[in-house]
Amino acid sequence: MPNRKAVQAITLSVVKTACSNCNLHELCLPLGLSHEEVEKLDELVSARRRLKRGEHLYRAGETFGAIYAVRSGFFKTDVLLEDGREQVTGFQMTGELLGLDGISTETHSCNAVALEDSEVCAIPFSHLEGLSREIHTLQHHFHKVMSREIVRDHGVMMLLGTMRAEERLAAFLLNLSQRFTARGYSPAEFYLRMTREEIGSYLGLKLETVSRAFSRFQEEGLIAVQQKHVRILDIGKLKRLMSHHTRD
Amino acid sequence: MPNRKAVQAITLSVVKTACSNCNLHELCLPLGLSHEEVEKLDELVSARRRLKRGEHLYRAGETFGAIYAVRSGFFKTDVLLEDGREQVTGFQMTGELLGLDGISTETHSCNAVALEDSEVCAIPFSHLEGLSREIHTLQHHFHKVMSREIVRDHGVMMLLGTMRAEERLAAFLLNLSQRFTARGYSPAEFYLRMTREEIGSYLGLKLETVSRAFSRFQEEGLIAVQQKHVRILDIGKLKRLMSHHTRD
DNA sequence: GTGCCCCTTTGATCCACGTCAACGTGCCCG
DNA sequence: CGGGCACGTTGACGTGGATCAAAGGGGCAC
Repeated sequence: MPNRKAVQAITLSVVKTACSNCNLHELCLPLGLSHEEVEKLDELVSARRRLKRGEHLYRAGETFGAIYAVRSGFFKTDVLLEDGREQVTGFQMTGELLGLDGISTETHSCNAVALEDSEVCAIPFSHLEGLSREIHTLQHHFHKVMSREIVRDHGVMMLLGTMRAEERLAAFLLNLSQRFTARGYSPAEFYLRMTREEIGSYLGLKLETVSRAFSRFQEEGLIAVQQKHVRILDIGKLKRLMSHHTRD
Repeated sequence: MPNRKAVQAITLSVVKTACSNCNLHELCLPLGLSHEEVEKLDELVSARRRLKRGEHLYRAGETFGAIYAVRSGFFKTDVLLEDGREQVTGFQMTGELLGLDGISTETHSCNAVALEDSEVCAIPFSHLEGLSREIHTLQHHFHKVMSREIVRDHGVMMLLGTMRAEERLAAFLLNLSQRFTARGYSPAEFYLRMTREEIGSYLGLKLETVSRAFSRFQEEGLIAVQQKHVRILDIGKLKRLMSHHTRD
C-alpha cells in the first residue's frame, strides 16, 4: 500500500499532470525533448481524464479541440456508416495518440472507446501548434507521429486488400506482440483487450472466422489461446505464414 | 501557339516555380495564405519536376527529403509486400500532396508512379517545417492536410473491410467524381487514368471483378463506360447502392 | 455463491468473388 | 496503315469466408 506521502504525490500529479515525471517519454510526444522543453510541454497538457471500460473518449461529430495521449489502458477507434456498418480503424495503447483525425475538419470523424479502465492526457491542439512553433524537436516529432499513422493505415489497407484470414490474424498478433514489447511487456504472452468481434471488424472478418483462425493456430502449435489470453509459441512460423500465401 | 513573350514567361516560371501565380491555391498548400505569405512559400518550392507516364517520382526505401504537390497529371502510390503482393494505396490528382508517408522514418514507405505525363512541385520538408513555424496558417493547413489523409485512409479501410464489390466501385467512382468537380471538371464525365487492375488493387478486388461490376452498372443504366471513359448517368442510384447492402 | 448474459467455439451450408481460360479491342509504333 | 500487345470483357467453375444455428464457458452483478 502507498503511504500518505505517495498518495499525496499521486493526487498532485493528477492536478498538475506532468510529462516530466511520466515514464512514457520514449513512446509519447516528449520523445527527444530536453528537460526544459518537457517542462514547457507539461503546461499544455491541460488535464488528465479517467475513463471506465466502455466509456467514449469522444464521438464522431463532436467538435475537435484536443488530441489525447493514452497514459494507461487500451482504446479502440471506429467509424460508422449511415447504414449501421462499423469498422474498427485501430487499437491504441499506452503512449499512443488519439484524435488526429479531428484536425482536418475540426470535427472528430470516428469514435474512441476505452476497452478497459483507462487514463488519457488531453493536449489542446492549438497549444500544441503554438509550442511546436517554438520547439523544433516537438514540431518534427509530431509530424513524424502523424506520418507514422498514415504508414500504419497503409499497412492495414494492404492487410485488408491482399491478405487471407489467417495471414491477417497473424499480422495482427505480431503487431500486438511488437507493441507490447516496446512497452516492456512480454513479446510472447499477453491479454487481448478486445472481443473476437472487434478483432474481426478491424481485420475485415466475421467473428466466427477469427475464432476459427485462432483455433487452427492452436491446433498447429503456433499459439496457445484461452479466451483473451494469448501465448505465442512459434513466432517464426507465424511470420512465415504471412509470406507463404497460396493466393496468386 | 503562344508568342515569344508567353514562352519566356513559361520558361521563367519553370525556373522560379511560383505558388503565387499557380491556379491551385485553393486545393494545394497555400490555401488561406495572404499574398505576402504565398510569396514566402514560393521560395521554398525548390523545383518543379516533370515525369513521363510510368515514371517513378520516388520509390519505397529511398531517403525522404521533400514532399511533392501535383501540379498537373495523375499519380498512384503503392506498397509492396516481400512476396510480391502489391496494394495501390491511393491515386493523387492536381493539388494533392505526395510523400507524407516518408516523414515518419525519413524513408519513403511506398512507390509513387505517374499514370500520365505529370508535373510536381518539390517542397523540401525541412523548409516547410521552418516556414510553418513562421506562418501559423501554413502550419495549421499542413496539419489539416495530414489529418485529411488519415481520415481518407480510414474511409478506404471501411471500404475494404465492410463493402462488397459493387459498393466499393460505386464509392470509388463517386469519390473521383467529387474530386474532379472540385477541380472544375465535370462531375459526371471523366477519363480514368488507371487500369482495371490498378482500380482492383486499390479496392481489394481482382481486375475481372472490377470489369464485371462496370458491366453491371452499365446494364443497370447507372453509368456508361467505354474503356477508360466513364459517364455517370444516375448519381443518386450510385449513392444509394452504397447504403442498400445485403450483407449483415 | 449462483445465475444470467455475453463471448466464444464449432458445425453445416451458401454465395460472392477469385481463378482459369478464351476471346475482343483499341492504341502505339514501326 | 497494319501488326502486335497490353488491356478489357465474358464465361465456367472452385473456394474461402460469410451466414445460420446451436451449444458451451466465464465473469460479473447481486
